[in-house]
Amino acid sequence: MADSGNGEDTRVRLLHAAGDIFSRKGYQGATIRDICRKAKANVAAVHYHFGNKERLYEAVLRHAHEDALSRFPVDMGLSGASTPRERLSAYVRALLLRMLSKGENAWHGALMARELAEPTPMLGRFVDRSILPRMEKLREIVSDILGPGADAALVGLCVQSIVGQCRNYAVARPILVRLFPDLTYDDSGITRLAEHIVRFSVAAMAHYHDRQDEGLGAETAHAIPSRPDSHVRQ
Amino acid sequence: MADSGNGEDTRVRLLHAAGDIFSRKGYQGATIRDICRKAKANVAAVHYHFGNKERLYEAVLRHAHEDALSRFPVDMGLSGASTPRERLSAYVRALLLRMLSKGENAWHGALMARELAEPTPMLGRFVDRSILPRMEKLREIVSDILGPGADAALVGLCVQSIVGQCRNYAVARPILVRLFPDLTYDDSGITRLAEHIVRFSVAAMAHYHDRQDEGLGAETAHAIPSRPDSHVRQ
DNA sequence: ACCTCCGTCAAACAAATGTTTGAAACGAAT
DNA sequence: ATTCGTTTCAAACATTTGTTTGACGGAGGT
Repeated sequence: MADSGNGEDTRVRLLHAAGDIFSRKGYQGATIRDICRKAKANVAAVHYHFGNKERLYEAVLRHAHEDALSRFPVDMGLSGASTPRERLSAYVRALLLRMLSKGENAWHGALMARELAEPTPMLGRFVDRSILPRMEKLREIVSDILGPGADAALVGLCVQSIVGQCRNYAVARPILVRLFPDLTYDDSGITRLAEHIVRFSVAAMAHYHDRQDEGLGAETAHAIPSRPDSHVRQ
Repeated sequence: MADSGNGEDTRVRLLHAAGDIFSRKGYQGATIRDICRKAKANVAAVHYHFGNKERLYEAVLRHAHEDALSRFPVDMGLSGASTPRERLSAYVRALLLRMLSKGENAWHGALMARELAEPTPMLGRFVDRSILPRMEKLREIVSDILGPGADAALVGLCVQSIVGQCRNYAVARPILVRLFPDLTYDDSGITRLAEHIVRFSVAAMAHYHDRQDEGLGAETAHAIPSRPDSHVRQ
């Protein structure tokens, strides 16, 4: 392994540099030359280590995702037996941290937001492999909170209401930092956001739980199919 | 005015074609040649009518925004005297329609989502000129629902919870159509989503309203500054 | 010492892309 | 008919960009 002066492996240097550039410029906007300049590597290095630009992007996406997932696991080290509200709190907090944290590699959230704006063929795999099973966990929590009488359509809508509140702070960051200059995305700020989202959502669902059969079925019918129908294509 | 066979003006043909291409490929991904081929215009036409690619993009953004705003006005033709909940319902419905409608030019939502992922210098102007005053209206509605005792920080958080739920269906559309293949974005589907969001949010805020001074202040303090401080830079 | 594999590097290539140019077509006014 | 301003068109230009090439060099085995 020729080291070229720098102890770090060229491959991981490229991976980190590409994550930064891709997250800021997008796939089309990022140039291999920019990435290699930041990684202090030759332009041919990306071809040697990854094949081409697209496979480099795929590797970056996979790396960023696994990294964020390993740093913020789903249940945040929660003891097995806990109330649904505690589990919801842990879930929301982990989700926010994963999307917003400004750590070593802060580009996970930006990369995902970009995937949403302009889906690559990889998005499908990510949804099936990562997002869907994780969302199933949230569905169980919500189902527990709503009680046994809630139909699956209502559970799906509430899950989206919760995830949507979280996702908002990730995708609308440019708007929010402009609207609220003092809004902080550090650990304590994220904790405060998580607490509000949990309180807001639990209150809403408690209301549903109280008056469960006052004609809600007609409204939510067919809004969302009863099951995600986890079908996998591609 | 040379017509080149097509009765439509070349300028508006370019505007529409560019809106479609930009919304699907992004600013960098869209090529002038693609746009002009779709508009049945010469490549030099964009330089003649708009100057360059960036100014074309700016014109498209402005056109799409004004168009969506004129089709779905803020208060949806609501009579002046109505309950806060009715006003919230109208607001949410108009917001969803603006972001999701698949009409003649359906690219408004996609363009905005892209602006969020990769803000151009134009985003700032849009936030100050359009988003901010509109959100102030929602702030008033929420303030009415929460009652006079709610502090501004709590109002800001609830506003974001509502807008976030709506925005979720716009920015996460690629995920949602995969999770829920039957989720429709037509008028009736949007109405159902709006009804759920309103019911969910009103229930949550009613809960806040009931127990207004049970130590909530400590939680929401400093989470969001008390006022948007609508300062305008640039 | 020789060979081989692996990683790196500068240079070059081919394609794509934003932009420009100069001429031509067309309608309206003189 | 001529002129003038406006609009369109094909062609070309200068850069950029993803990709490839062939050589160089070190590490380790025989």
